[in-house]
Amino acid sequence: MAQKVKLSTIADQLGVSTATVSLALRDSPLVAEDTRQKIKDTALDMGYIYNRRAASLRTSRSGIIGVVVHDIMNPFYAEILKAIESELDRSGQTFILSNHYDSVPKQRDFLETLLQLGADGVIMSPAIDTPSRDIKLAEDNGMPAVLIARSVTDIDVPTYRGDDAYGIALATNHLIGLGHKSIAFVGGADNTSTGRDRYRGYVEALKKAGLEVDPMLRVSGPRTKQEGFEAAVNFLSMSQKPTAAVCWNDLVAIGLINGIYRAGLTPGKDISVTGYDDLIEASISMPALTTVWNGQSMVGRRAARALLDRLSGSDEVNGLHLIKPEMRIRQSTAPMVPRA
Amino acid sequence: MAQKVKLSTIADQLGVSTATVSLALRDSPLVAEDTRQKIKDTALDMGYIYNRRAASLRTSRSGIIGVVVHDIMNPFYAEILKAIESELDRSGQTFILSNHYDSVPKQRDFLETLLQLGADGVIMSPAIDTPSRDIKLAEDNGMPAVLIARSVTDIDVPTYRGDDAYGIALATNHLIGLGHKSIAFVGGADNTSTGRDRYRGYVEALKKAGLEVDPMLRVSGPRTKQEGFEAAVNFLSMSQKPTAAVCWNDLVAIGLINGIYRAGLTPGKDISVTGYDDLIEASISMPALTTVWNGQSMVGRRAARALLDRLSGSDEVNGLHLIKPEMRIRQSTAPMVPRA
DNA sequence: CTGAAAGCGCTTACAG
DNA sequence: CTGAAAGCGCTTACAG
Repeated sequence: MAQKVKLSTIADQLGVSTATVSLALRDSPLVAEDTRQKIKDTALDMGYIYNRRAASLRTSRSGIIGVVVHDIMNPFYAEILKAIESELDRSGQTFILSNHYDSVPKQRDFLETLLQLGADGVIMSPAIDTPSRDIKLAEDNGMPAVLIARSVTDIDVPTYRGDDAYGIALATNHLIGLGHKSIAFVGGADNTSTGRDRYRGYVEALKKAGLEVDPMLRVSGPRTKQEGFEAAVNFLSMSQKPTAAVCWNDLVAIGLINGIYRAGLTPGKDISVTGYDDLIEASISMPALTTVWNGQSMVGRRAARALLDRLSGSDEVNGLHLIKPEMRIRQSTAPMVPRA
Repeated sequence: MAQKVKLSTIADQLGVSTATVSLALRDSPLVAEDTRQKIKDTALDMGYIYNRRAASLRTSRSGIIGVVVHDIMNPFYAEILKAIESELDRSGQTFILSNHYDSVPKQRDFLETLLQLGADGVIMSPAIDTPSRDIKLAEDNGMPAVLIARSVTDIDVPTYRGDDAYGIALATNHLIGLGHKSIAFVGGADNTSTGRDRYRGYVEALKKAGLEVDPMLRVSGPRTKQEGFEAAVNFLSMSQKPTAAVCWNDLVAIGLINGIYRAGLTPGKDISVTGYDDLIEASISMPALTTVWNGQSMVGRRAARALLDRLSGSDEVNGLHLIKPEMRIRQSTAPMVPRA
């Protein structure tokens, strides 16, 4: 590899100062149009590579934004990430991604790394049981945070997520409207706000309709397609013989549907199943999934925008911003038929 | 936010030099055990945050590794990434992720960003038509590259991917063995090595079995579940009435299967379908997908290891490393039945 | 075992 | 419009 080209290499070559080169490369009007062009051409010719570590050491702005979610392999987060990416790209920020897999220590390590790199800010879907102190650590060291998908209590940072209780009520009411009386709730758990809020929304919708709430109809735990698939056995062997299932999310619903098929029943006919999120694949799964749109791309876009706003000094975005979910009726739900 | 704590803050506090503090924090045996402990305690107390930009400016090692793939939302890449992540985590490297969506300019931008950040190396699944010059740019500036999933000609860097021609022949032979004579090939295109190699492997397997190769049986293009789903119409209306489809990957296969269901036929009975990759969801899709294991996690793990090896000076890993695929027979294939 | 000093490659007042 | 010089926060020879 050739001798490294730096500002001073270019300056020497042209007989100007490094200050002039620095200014010229950033298109400062302080440098004569003519000089500027010559400097840029030379930089290109010499294969100059801007050293952001050096610049950022001086300016204490890194152009880096951290993003941490539970798991990027999960399409729900992937859809949010895609929206964040396109928003940040536009503003020329580099983003660094990490999974925390709901490990608070892993998440803290990542926040620490971001601080060490001088990241300008962080967008996070906080790990289960994230202490507000961890977010404070970031904020106190000049790295503003924006939360997505989950809330953390005791701290006032901008938070973007769907209105879970409202959304799950939409799904539950849809099933009630189809005549179902024994409706199970499959997936999620009480250790996340989404787990709690969605179960609560389901319970309240049943109550409001005058239906009995049976805690035994809850299958707590499943979050993935795999786990939804495995939950089918559990669901199908319930003594209450539920004719429908409100699932905690689309992945669980799709898994559950496949498990029901495997058992010889036909989802969308014998058994009705609703999802939650409206992932891209919900509309092409078999049968097409009745679900609740949860605004992933809107969450991502608005969270990114909010962070950029905070970086430019505005703080009016603080607080909880709920996205209003919408019902998407497709083929996986049908009027109730009693189970044998 | 309080006054920023730096090495000199700690040094002043304890009445030692910054050199001593620097050494102590990195556990150098040059510093007395006693002093070392005192310094570490003080650093923790004062909430010291290590400034990696400053350190890296001095050492020209950043601890950053770039990873660029087509699309992290694609489970195929997600599975590779997960393996890379766990391998890099172990060695304390931070990794920066980016999608190139097969845009060469976007990929080049990212490489440039990595160079600016002083990344130690990059793992990439090159965008379609990546010129070897772009990889040379990285290498020439001291940022070694390792390729995954796809090859680039005219450059000798370590490359890890599956043996596509061999793998697709496994799938094709499996169908031939089940008595199928009219076998379509769905998905992929000639602009990637995987597209070319897999189609070639299919053609050769047919020839070897003495079956006619009909170019009209190829549906070129689809890469995603959505596109596989849409390709079903095309596939089902072929005048040759194929009884089986070799799909370019699992996503296309799963999409195609859903599309075939939608049309009222039963995949795994009326029509046989094979996938490629053996994604996690292949085994829980409906029907369980017969496919070819493509070693995603092995590719990721070995690529990460190879890069770490290159960083520590060893160069014996150069060249193409093919992972040997394996057949996974499940429910989506069955003995041939003629189509009406 | 510890300290004083130079230097990594930028940017930013400050002068002219 | 351009230059000389200081400084961002580390690490690394070099001295002692």
